[in-house]
Amino acid sequence: MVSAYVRNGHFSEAVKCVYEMLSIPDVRPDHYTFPPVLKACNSILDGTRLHCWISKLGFDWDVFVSASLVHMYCRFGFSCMGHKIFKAMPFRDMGCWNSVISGFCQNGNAKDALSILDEMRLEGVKMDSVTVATILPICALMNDILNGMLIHLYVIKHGLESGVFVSNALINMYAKFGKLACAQRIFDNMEVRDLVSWNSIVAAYEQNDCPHNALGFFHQMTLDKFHPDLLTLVSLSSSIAQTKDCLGGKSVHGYIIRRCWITKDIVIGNAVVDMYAKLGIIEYAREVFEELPRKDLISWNTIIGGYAQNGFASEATEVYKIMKECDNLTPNEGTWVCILPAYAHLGALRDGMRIHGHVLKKGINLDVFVATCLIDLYGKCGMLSETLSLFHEVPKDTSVPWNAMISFHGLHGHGGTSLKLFTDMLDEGVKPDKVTFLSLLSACSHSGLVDQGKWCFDMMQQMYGIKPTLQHYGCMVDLYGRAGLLDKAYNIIESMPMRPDSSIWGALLGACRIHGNVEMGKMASSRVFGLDSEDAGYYVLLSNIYANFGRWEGVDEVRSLARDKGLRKTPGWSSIELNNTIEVFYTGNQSHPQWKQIHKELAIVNAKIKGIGYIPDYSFVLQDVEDDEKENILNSHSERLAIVYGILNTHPKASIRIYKNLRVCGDCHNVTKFISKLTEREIVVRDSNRFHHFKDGYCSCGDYW
DNA sequence: ATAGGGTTAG
Repeated sequence: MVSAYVRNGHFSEAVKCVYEMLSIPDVRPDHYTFPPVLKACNSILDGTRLHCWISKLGFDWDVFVSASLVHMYCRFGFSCMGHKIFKAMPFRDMGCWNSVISGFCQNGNAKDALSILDEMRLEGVKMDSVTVATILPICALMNDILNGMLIHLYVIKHGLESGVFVSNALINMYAKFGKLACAQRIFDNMEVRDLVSWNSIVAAYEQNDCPHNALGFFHQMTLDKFHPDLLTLVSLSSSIAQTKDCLGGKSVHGYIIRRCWITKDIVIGNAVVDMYAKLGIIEYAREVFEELPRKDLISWNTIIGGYAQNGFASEATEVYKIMKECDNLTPNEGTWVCILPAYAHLGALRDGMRIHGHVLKKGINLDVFVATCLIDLYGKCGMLSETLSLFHEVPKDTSVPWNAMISFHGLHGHGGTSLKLFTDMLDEGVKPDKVTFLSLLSACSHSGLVDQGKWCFDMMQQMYGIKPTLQHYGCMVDLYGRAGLLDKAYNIIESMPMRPDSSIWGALLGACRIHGNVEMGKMASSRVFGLDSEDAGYYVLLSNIYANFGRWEGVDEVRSLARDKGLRKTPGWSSIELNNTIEVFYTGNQSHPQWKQIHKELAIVNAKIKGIGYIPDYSFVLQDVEDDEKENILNSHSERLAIVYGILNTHPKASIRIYKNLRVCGDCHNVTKFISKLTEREIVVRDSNRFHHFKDGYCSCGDYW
């Protein structure tokens, strides 16, 4: 009865049952009673209470029971207590050794687990298959490939290969090392496979970005008459998320609902939230999140990260605020890593710095991921010295912080510095990954470094065996396209092994705009509109191409096309930070308290810059209206409102910093150049693509906004 | 009926 409760996760019922048992005079608990209950208890409080009973009843001299006690204490991180009981044991069988090692492992306490292993060796106790199965996950955790392989050799030498536990653990370890072939070989050689074996091989492919293979093995496993369990579905959700298969995602969710698994385990609920977030169906992610029977830290981190990665930065910060109201939750490194990119996106330097404060207060070693997010934050807010000093502090043995620095310099148009960092990184023996090359390619394209970009693209594939993703191809199209090599850009698209999406054709379209190629522009835009007819930005590009050639009938055509499609415009906003608060301006937003003043100043500035040569470019207006109305529409663009607000509220020569969620409008780009000349101010605009430094009527990016 | 597999994050 007790273990029946434990099996179903009803810990308190199990304890009640033990209580009841004690009240019956003729029935005495035996040494089988306590271990399952100890295993099931989920707090140190319950554990110590059980320990008191056990001592009172005189069971703490039982090897069986004390091994479970040791396991429990180590599991909750009370390794001293665990060790003390372990030391006091009069006799230790294999179970005891394994139990204590496992306790440390479940707490992620690799050092203590390994020291017990040394102790074992000193006493001449040989590892059995359970020891091996327990210690292999630790090798995986510490990325200790050498020891992992030594243990694998030990397994072969002592004939432990046939154990299902051992093989499963080996599959998992090799999967974490990214050695899929090794994992596959172990799986293939297994004579007997259980559900864990199948789950492990599915997870192996899922975790190494091979979702299609993962789904294939899932299919095979059902053919082999294995019934998927909760853990199978966790891997399945993640695989589906990677394949971007929205329909599949919904059916996986349906399967989970029918089995009522969301209420059974928090992990699967989190996995579903993450799946919907990765599929870009953020509304569903939020719905599932709201309906979770219990939310843990990972649930919150997942939804915050989901919003941030789908470009809903302010929603991410809203959820983070709600999260902070919950008393039983303490944000951790994972939380910072989710929320910091949102702050970076918004240009919310103050909020980001507050997080930096929390991180410092925690005082532990600077986590590479958190530090990298901070580098990214300061970089995106243009704080050069903070960026550099953090990079100086952070451990640089992985590509992670290097990638952030490469991308930072790329954003500012310093492609040469990015390349220098890349060679420095290689000199230090750090292995580049796909993010490194993405940052590099983007840096090269922003700085017009065509040959260097090509060099990186080739090196990535030939020397590091990294297959280019859609984003890498997008950078290459951009690289050639910006440089005017439109045919080469087109050839890149032709050579792609996957279907180009709208961002790829959009990059070509952008290049056609810069270099005035109407024919290819028409072709590219027809491909874009076939794939993603909703983004207004692409219509603006085409309209601008026609306008530059004076082909006004083309401009009209694009306008009517846009009107017929009923475009969803991503609401554009620009923000500016003044006196520690962020002001956000939306396009055409008239509700600002200083609206009248802004509007008046805008008219004055407009008249002045027209006097020094500014001519409005109406091809950036998609609405089919009279010219003076077009001018009003241009004037309502959020970046202008923010700049004028900055002029009104800062000292005459102070520099102005603006953050934007979309790309800067071409006409606004031109206006800003004139304003920088007129006011003799430095104006820095960070848009979704890069930094623009305006000074004396020029921009750091030339005309290729 | 002591000891093995899972979710977030640049």
